Amino acid sequence: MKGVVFIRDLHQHVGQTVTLAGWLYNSRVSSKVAFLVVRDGTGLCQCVVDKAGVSPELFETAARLTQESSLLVTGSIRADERAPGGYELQVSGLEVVHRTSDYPITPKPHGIDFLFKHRHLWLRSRRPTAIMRVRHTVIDAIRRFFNDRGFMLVDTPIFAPSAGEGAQTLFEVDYFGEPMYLAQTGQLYLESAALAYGKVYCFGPTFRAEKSKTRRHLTEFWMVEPEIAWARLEDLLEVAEDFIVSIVQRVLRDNRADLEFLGRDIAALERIQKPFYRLTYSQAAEILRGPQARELLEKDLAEKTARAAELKASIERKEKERVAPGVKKHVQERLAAEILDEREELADVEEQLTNIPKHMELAANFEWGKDLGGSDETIISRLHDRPVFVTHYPRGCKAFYMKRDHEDPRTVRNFDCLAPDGYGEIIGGSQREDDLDALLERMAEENMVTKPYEWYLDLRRYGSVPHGGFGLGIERTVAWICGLKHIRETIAFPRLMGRVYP
RNA sequence: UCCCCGAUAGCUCAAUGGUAGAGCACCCGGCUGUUAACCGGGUUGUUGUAGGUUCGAGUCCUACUCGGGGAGCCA
Repeated sequence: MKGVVFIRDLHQHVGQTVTLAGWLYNSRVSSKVAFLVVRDGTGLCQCVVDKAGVSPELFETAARLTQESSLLVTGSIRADERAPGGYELQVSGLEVVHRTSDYPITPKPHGIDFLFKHRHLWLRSRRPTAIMRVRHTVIDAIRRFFNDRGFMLVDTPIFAPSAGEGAQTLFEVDYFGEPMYLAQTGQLYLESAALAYGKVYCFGPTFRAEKSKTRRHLTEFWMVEPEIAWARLEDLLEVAEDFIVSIVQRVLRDNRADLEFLGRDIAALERIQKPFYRLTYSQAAEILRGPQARELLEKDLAEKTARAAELKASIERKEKERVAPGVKKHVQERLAAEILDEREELADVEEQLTNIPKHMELAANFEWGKDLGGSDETIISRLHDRPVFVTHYPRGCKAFYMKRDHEDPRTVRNFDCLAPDGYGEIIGGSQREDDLDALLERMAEENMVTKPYEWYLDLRRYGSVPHGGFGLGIERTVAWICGLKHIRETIAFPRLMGRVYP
């Protein structure tokens, strides 16, 4: 809109009279002055209406404005330490574009179910805004990384006639009477593109019909997958390392305020530098069975036990304080809010307390040949302060297209990248099997029908070269960088088991 | 598919098997350069659904629905 200034740019307009186009985020009104906190999508600005300085009609309008009413507000900008954001607008004009009534999301606490049922409105709030901004930066950093390094974008199909791997986890759709599946990876197609153009990537939505109800899973998520001709496992690790570092650096540069708002430990992100740790699967298995993992979990158990006791005592104390005679209402309210928070944390801690012994047992009895479980990944990642590559998994627990390792034929030349702080796997990738006979042998072991894959096998018949690639999950990456407990907050409209609205 | 937890006012939550409550939101009034402002007053209910136990069920039992967390699987 012409003549309208964004709140993000207010620092360039100190001393000037400007117009903001936005919505009322919150207000505080008294007899002589009204504070209107206005949001415009780029930030929040406190707009001050002095009764003495404006017409009685304007003051009355301002005083009766409701949450999320849309408005045009005009006034002069000045720096003021008391204003959130550092700048405020002294109102001289106010036009209400639409008066809202009964906006459902109040500045008070809401439950997660309520918030996701109102996700279309919740997006306006500060926390989702901060997260969506980080997501935007992450995606832009990803595209720049590949584009600046000579990768070509190749979009792969979303309708796929056959399963890449594990048919039971795909969404089946009716394609003119034939069964089709929503793609869970673009990789096989991308290998074809890599042998055509060298360095390629695809970036799009991915669908998994896994019936997972956890904080790490969505049924629809976004994945970026580079695929590189002539690349061996070692090359892929270097690309992945540079890739992650560049994403984190960009977010640190562009979204520091968002990270601070989200309460992220920024120093921990600043430690994300090359080189990442490199472990083979066998080394990871040794760590899981060894004293390091046991000590970590024992320490954890002791800390969580102490924390649980501390929380219980604190909740009890606050309950007593809350109902004591003569306590002010707002103090009661604050105590009630704190009690809720502490109860939530206590429930979390207690769940962890029941899980830790199970995780200890799983880790201690870890057998070579099994895939790493979620808790195993968490242990490995928590024992390191930078991302960890785990390479050379047993052949049996990995997909058919992964290249067999010649030095240890029990393993394949794959890697997972585990984010720190227990966030788990954010990248999975591998060098691909480029030898036709080895690939056919592996497919036979899996009892796979080769006919739907003839085109894929052609890539090994006509100018086969070593090649490989990996997939990075956008939502898991954003959750890690933002320090979120749950992946569902990292996408505007999450699709989970049992949640498709809005 | 399996295991654990939950569902009470528009929202967030209380209520030893015995008359369903508080705060917020909303309305009215007061007050203050306010910071999730504060103070006083007012309005708010088929306790998720269907059965059962009981003199009596928000509370106990069974089934179902929906949601949360986890296992498996994965990014």
